Amino acid sequence: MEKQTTIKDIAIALNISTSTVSRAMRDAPDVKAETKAAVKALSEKLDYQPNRLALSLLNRQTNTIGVIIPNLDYVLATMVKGIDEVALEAGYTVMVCQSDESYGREMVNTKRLLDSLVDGFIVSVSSETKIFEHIKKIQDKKIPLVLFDRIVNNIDAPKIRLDNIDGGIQATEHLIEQGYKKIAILAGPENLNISNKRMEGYLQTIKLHGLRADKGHIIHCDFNQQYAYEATKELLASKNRPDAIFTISDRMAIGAMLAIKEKGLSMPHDIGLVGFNNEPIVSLVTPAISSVEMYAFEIGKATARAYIEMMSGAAGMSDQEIIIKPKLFVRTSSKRQ
Amino acid sequence: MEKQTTIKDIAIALNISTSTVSRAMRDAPDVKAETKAAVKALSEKLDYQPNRLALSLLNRQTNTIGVIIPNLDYVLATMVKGIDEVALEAGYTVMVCQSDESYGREMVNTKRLLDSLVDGFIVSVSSETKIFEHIKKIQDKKIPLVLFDRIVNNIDAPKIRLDNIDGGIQATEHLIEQGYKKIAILAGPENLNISNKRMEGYLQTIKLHGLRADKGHIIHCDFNQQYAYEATKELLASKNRPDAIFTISDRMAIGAMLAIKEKGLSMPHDIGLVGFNNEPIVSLVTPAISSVEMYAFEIGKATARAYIEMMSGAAGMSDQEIIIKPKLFVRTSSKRQ
DNA sequence: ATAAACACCGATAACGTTACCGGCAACGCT
DNA sequence: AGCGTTGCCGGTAACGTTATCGGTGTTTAT
Repeated sequence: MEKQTTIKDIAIALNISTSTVSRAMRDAPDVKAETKAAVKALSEKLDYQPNRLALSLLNRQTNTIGVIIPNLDYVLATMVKGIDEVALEAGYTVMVCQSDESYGREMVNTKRLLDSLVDGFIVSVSSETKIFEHIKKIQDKKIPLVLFDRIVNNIDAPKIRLDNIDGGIQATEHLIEQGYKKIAILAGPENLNISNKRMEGYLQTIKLHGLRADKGHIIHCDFNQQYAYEATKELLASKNRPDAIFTISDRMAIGAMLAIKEKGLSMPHDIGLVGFNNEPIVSLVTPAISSVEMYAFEIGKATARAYIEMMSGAAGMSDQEIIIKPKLFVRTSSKRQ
Repeated sequence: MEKQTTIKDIAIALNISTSTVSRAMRDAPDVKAETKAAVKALSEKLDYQPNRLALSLLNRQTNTIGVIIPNLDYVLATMVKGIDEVALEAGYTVMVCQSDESYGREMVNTKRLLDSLVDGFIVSVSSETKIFEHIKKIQDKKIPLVLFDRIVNNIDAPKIRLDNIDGGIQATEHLIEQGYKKIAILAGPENLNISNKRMEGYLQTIKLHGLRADKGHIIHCDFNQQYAYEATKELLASKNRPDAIFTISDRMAIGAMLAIKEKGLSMPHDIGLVGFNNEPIVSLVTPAISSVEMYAFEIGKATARAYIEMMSGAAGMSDQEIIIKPKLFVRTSSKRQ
């Protein structure tokens, strides 16, 4: 780690002041063309790059966005890609920190970035997070904050999310339309907003069609394939066996699929199955699984755009909520007719 | 973005000097216990956090690692998770930049982070990258650099990678052992080191067993499912049809699988198939696909450890090469006996 | 010829922090 | 009493950059 070339080095070499070098670099009007040329030539030669730390310290802004996410699964990685693309274009640097679904890691990450490293946050909270003090702290310090995907309702910030209720409705409507009558749902942890909303859509639709939701058909389990597999095994063994399952993620759908196959039941004949996220994998398994596309890349891009708009001082952003419409892709696992 | 509490605010409030506050915060020995207590109480109350920019500027180090990767697919995301875990533990902050397999983006990202934002790099080069000036620039500036996974051979830096040749050998040995005689390979882009090494293992093994490698059975295609699908269709239509296919990624194996199914051929009977990476998906498709596990998480952790060791000034690191052994997981797609 | 305008540049302070040096009491020792 | 030691603290400079002010020499206008 050698000493980087500084403006001072150039100044001394050319026997001029640092002020002049600084001005020359920024093409200020009150510098002789000759001087400018000399400065630029030398800075090129010495491979000068302005020190962003010094600049950030001076201007009190870093042009860096802190992105806090619970993990790097397919959906979130896609969203991050969207954020990255827009942010980079607009001259921001992105700092991604994953909390690994742990509240503690989320806290630590947030605190670290609050040390003046970023001038704003884009956050998707972990499924374990039930206390939002660290989020509130961001706001107490009046630091810009945008929430996406896994949002927190009672926090006053721009929010970009999927219309999860509609996703639940589309999935359930489709299953009913295909003639399924006893539809179970595999939901996520109870405090996870996106899960509850998808379930809300499910419940609404069930009621709308005069079906009743068996309490045993509503299962909360961890966001993961293994738990979904076990929960499904129980479901299939119960006396009031469902004839369709809606899972709020594709990982869980895969788990359910394995349990269904193991039991020797066929899809879509005996059991209908619909997942959520529309990950590439669902069209590769047999049978291909119907799933709700959530346009993760678009959500990511919209999030970054909202952030940039907020930074440019747009008023009335704090209660803005951008809601992306999902779309069900029907595949073999649920197509009876 | 309100003004953050600084050491100066505390100094003024307590009517002492900033030096004393600074010392008190760091529990220096030459501060009265009483003063320390007062400083700590007030800093707690005002929620003081030291400004890392100022510190970094002063010490000429940021404690931040720049991680440059080509994308966020399953393997790399897993590696990043490993890096993250070790780095966080050791007090480093990680800055992940994805280049989206583009040489241009890789350049831009590197340059940006070189503006004194990070004090070292962990890099996996994009498949498009054929010129390594930006990597050399990192080294010219004597900035610590560790390469992982997609390494560059003629650069003098610690390298952490899979034993890709061995992966190719294990896959090919297994196919031969299962009685396959005409084994094709779907490789990646021609300048991609990891692909070439896996192919080298394949070629070695073919020769060792006295088989000859038909030139038409060695296909270079883009690292992606669609291309693999099309390449496989051609392979299966050729007059010298292979009886097994080894693909250097699971994405490609999936593409190959689809083409094989479409053609009405059965695995493992008519065609054997082995992939690479051992992504979760390969055990979920039908038939389950044999694949070479590359221990991505371990590679990530080893990479971060090498970085930390390098930063702590260990000598003779520059030619160190850590090589992780892969392991073939045999599944239905290639198990004849 | 004198003032006014202009072109160009340098010095200083500031961003928040710490390392380093030095100073002033109070204390103990001979 | 005089001297060194210790405990505690303040002042200054420095990290790299730019905004601001002010200064000098030259040109233009009257």
